[in-house]
Amino acid sequence: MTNREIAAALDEVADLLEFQAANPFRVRAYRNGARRVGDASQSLLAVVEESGPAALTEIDGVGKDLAEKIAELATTGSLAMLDELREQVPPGVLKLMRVPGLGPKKAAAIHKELGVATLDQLKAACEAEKVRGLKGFGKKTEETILAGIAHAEKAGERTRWADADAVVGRLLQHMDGCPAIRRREPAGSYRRGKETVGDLDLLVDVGPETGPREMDPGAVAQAMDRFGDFEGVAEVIARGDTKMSVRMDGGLQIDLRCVPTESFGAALQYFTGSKEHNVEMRGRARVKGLKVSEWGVFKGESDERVAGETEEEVYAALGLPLFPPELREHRREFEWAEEGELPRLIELGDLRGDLHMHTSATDGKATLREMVAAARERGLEYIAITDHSKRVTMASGLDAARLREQWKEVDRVNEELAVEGAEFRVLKGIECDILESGGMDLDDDVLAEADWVIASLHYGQNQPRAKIMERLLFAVEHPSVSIIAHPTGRLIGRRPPYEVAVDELIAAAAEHGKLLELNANPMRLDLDDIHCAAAKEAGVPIVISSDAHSPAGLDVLRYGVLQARRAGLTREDVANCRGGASWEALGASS
DNA sequence: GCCGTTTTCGGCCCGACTGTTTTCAGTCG
Repeated sequence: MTNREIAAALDEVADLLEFQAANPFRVRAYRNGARRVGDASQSLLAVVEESGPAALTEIDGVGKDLAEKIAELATTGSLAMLDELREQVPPGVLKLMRVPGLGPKKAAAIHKELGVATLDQLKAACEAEKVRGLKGFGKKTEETILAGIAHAEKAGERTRWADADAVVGRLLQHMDGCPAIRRREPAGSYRRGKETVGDLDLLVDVGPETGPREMDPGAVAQAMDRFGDFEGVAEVIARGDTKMSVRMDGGLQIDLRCVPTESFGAALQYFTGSKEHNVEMRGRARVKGLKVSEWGVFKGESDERVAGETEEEVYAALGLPLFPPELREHRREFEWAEEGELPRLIELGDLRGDLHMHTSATDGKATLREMVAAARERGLEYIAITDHSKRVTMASGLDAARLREQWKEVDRVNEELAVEGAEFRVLKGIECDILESGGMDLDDDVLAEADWVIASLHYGQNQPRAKIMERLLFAVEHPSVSIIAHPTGRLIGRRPPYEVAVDELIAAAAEHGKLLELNANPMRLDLDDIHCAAAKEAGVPIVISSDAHSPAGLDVLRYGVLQARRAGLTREDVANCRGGASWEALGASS
């Protein structure tokens, strides 16, 4: 089993245990285990085969029991304990817990008392007004459940970061029209730069406290009223003294949190998360005799606040550095902090070139010269023109003759740039397909003439792992190939990765001195953060590329940078942060 | 189920909001 499948199985165990009202800390242990398995960069099956199940206890949060269960899943593809749990809980019942407002207790009660086991039955039971008769339920709860069923059906749907970013931009502009708000900051997984976000959190500072944990009610009301007026708000889900939640027309939930100035940093830290990062924070605070909440850092059980206005002072109170939000996933950040090795993360301005883009010669919308102009406007120092090869017929991919014509044009452009005295260089590139049957789409003599050869796979994506790997490894070993583009082929929320053993690909790239792409298209972000971190570990440079098909397409680089930051990459880890306009200087070897 | 400068048992983060509750349970993040 792959790590992803193992993680899904452990999550299902946690769901089922939760439904059975098991010890919540036991549930948490399985959830934590699932997360750690999902974060692991090397194949756990390989670990078990090489070193045995005991080696898995090296993973934080995995003890003897979980190690054995992970090993069982990895090697046999199933888990006896999970099979037993599934027999005890009717299929479909877990879906009940996905309904907003229905947790394990209420879902279990509905199932036990009314025999409801599907969303359809739940809907019928609510409509027949049977649910309101149960102990602890009422008319209001029944209505909430009914409203929530529609959302449950598309539960798990998340918004891509770039789409969330567009909403955030509009929201901030809207909220800035409210004079009661002194500062505002989006928090949550959006601030951490996750590739998808579940809902949005916005924090607003409504001024100094008027008493312990009290704010000026007038300022809060103004902020909340303004929030409710945001264009696209479909319904107000909740509105309390400090928190208000709305659902947008498209289903996206946004939470507004009002906080006093004294607590703004603590609240920002808290609502940025991740949850696991915060659990670690609070655990560390206890050891120091402190208590951390969204209101601040407090001495013992007292009301004496020792930090809260800024994130820096909150972290400092616990002897920790200000972690960049992208690192707050409880992966390696605390370890790095203790060793004083917190990386200086890459920034957008560190990128000096873009090595993957298309022109109107194939499926791009702009000419070579227009792309050059667009790249120069954005302050880049070099680009590679990398149109598709002939196999990509839909994009009218280039054969050898057309490609050599394009390269002559590149030579002309470079000469003109030199005459102009411009510090800009265009590399002769190609995005060459790796054929379904194996091998490259263009002859070796053509590829040998290129400055920069991207190898990528667009056809035969459903082939079995062995075949996919054979194709990819052939490309990695090919002397003219510089880099593998979008190595897993995934499209976020739409298409799973093809069958790639990414750890093997990384090892091969390391062995042959090749690079791997982080495709910055917000649909792709491929490699992902976990695998970029693994590449770094293996000494394989990453190239962040736009894969632009138009001038505006160059602007996606920032999404790639965000993902790279989540992987802990510095400018040293990213080859196109280096200067020099020849690809040897980028760190590849032929 | 995990874990250990409270060290092999007894803890495990903390608070807001809602609804159905006369004092709190369930859910959420």
